[in-house]
Amino acid sequence: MTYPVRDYDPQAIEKKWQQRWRDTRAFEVSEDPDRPKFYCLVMFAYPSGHAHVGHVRNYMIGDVVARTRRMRGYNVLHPFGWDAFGLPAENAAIKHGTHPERWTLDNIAHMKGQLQRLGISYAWEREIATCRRDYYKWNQWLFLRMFERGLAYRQRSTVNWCSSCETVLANEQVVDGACWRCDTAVGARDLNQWFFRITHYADALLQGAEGLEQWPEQVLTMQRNWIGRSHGARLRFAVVPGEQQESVGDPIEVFTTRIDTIYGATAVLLAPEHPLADRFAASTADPQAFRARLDRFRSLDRTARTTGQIEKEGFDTGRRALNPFTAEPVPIWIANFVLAEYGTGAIMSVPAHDQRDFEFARKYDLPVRVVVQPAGEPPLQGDALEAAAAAHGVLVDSGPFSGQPSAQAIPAMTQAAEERGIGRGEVQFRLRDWGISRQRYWGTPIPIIYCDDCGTQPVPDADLPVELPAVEQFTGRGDSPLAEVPEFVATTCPGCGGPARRETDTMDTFVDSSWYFYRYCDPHNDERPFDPPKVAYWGPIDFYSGGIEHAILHLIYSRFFCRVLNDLGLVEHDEPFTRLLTQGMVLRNGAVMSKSRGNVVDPDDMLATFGADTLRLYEMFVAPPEREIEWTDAGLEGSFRFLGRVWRLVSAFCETAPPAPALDAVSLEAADRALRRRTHDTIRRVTSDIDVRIHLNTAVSGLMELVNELYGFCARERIGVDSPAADASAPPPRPAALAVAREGIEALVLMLSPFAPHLAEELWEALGHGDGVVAAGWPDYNPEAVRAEEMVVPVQVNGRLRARLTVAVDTPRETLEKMAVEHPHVGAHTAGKRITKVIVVPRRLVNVVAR
RNA sequence: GCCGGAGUGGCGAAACUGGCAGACGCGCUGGACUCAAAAUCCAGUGAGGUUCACCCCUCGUGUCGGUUCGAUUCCGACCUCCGGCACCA
Repeated sequence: MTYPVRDYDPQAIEKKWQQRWRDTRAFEVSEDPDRPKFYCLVMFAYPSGHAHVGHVRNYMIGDVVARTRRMRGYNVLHPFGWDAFGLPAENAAIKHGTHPERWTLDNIAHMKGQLQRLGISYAWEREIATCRRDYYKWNQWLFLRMFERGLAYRQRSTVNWCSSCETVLANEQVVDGACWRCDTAVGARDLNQWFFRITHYADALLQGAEGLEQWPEQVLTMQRNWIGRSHGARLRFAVVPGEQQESVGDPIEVFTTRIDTIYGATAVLLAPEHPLADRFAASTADPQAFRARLDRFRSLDRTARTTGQIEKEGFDTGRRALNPFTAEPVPIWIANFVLAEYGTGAIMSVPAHDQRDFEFARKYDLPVRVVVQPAGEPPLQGDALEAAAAAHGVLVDSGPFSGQPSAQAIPAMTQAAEERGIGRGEVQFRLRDWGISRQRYWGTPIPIIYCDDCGTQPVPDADLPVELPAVEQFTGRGDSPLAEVPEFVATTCPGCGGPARRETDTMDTFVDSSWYFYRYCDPHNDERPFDPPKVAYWGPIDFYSGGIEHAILHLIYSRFFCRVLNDLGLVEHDEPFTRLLTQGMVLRNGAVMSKSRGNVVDPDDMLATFGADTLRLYEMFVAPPEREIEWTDAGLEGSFRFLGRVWRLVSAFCETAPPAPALDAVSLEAADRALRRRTHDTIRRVTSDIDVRIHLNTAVSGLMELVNELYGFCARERIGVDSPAADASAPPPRPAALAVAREGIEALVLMLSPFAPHLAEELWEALGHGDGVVAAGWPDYNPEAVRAEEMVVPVQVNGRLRARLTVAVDTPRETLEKMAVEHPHVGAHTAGKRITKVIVVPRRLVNVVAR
């Protein structure tokens, strides 16, 4: 069948509408106290070079939400920008000799073009890039505020070190314990580094999580576990003097959450970095051998150690410590799985009741002593155990505490420890302070100056930004690249004016991403990071969407920054993101798309073949946003067909159907009421799918069903589908049918507009509306029109479907029960049985229970 | 290893609060249109059984078990895959 309408030509209409949106600055906004605001944000992009379909998916989710809210009358801020500092730019510089800035800016230009061709409704005039001086200046300014408050401090800590390249390696650059460039085994090196005191906010971040009602529970759970508040006890084990009666003085402090198992402690384990380890070395027969073993542990792959993916190993120091409860001497071991960063860097080893200790003890034949018996089970024997009994139980062989249940013994023993001066109750966090120092070029210089006379000096605000110096050669070798630039390092002390040295480390890029969403509110401010009243208007972010891989680090750092900014009086709220959606990963060949894996799918070919609207619609239709998906473009053509179907339906209606009368001027037949029911029920469903559930796939399928319904209706009523010229003898369509068809078509076009905005604007214009879909507003549904007259109620026998009843919607339960029991199919399945109960759920089902 | 998820037709998925498993789409099959093809429009499509046909029956949501009148949904154990584990972003 041919229609007297032009074909759907996505390239032409997309170009037209993108141009018009630019010309009218359609998505640029300013603060307007008279309208409700909506801050819709997607996580900004690392400019890796090319956008891929995984990016597109996330940006579309945000665009659908933003466009829908705009149609509902909100003042919508929907900005975009670039997370532009980071390692890949430096890697590219080393590999190809391209300067990081050139590489980054080229990538941004290319990706911006790709995103603009997708027709996303961004306020591009607010675009930011974190590598620009006017952004990173404010990183430095915020660092200084934190420094003033003691929230930024310097401390020694360990980094990955490649002895061949003589450089620090990121965890990502360590492959199977070896340097990714030269394959040398990676060691550890201690450096003085800057930290942010996020632990100061540990309890606040934990409590704040309670109020995040619109966050996915799984993210909150991950964050709670990450903060890892645990209530336990810090206990002191006195160190027994060595063979020469030398004393090390300080006792070993351990932290335990299971003080109730202390009578089963058969060793004390120290982290290799524990200060006592070095002191023990001196008093051994062969200090060199001892130190060699320590060094071997210390230089183990850090990632492997912190993730427990190493063989548990240790050695006996030959020294003894006294169990503070029993006064029994127990051996002190060094163990590679004990971490200096957590707790006190030392643990008491209770093999019977801790799995890691158990494995360690079995390997080295340390005694396994059961001191907690699980309730109601046969007594455990230490020698016969096959795994640690980690559960609470009743204490045995525990002196005066024997017979007490764990829950009672823990506070009692903690109190006893305090009374005897051997320990105290303590809260520990797994959360560690945030190390922000990076020995790299492509990041924000840390604004600190070291003076031999005045010590550590902050750079005065007036001297900000500390700009990145020009560096031409990137070798990937040596210390911080900035340390190689004498004119950068050499400076004068702001305190005494004498010669001084600049800090040469740069900041972790997570600093950039911890507050960028505030900068969007006031992106061109050159006096402050942002004007607080502007953030007070736009903030907090109403909807934030990004990959699930950011569930912990980025989101917890941003929450931390929000609280710091709140303490600084710059923001009024204490949580930055009211609603969070964590998008599932887009995989290709079973792995996340990334340039380094070489499995990215670039949208450009698809845009050229099918247009932006098809790709947008497809990515929303293929799965719910939270779901992880394996990319396939098998269904892309189906989405293109659907849009073509919409195009033909609406074009034919516009060009060949007679004008439709107003709905209230006609009387509706049953078929008209049925179509209206579908139209209004679709409005109801799609509205809640988009803005309550954010199940955009079912929103699209709802629109597809409406289109199918409209096709059938228009064919039966001879509206638009058949050219009247082809069959002049056919009677003209009924006015009432025209009216309900127009209502359905207009609702369809408006609801499709967040997904396929170019096509929808074009069709909306063709329908005779001159001022766009936002002016038209989001359609409302009429509850009267939705109400069904009759419905099908399933009938089960013992939970198995046996019959269906077509009844009036308000059929009373007695009638439903009677009809169900009398149904012949039901009778066939209840024959010879006694009906014991009939469950009637009005409007849902009837279940006949027969035994 | 630890923490958090996911698993449903040939494929992507739906089932929103424990109530008809498989909406919608892809693919496939058939029909209409066409000289023919493409495009388009219409119809069918979980597996197996039964039947001329309509009906109807059995099985079926990763595996095994449990709770319930009723389980994709709740509980327990397990398998596989994915994300995070603090210097990839």
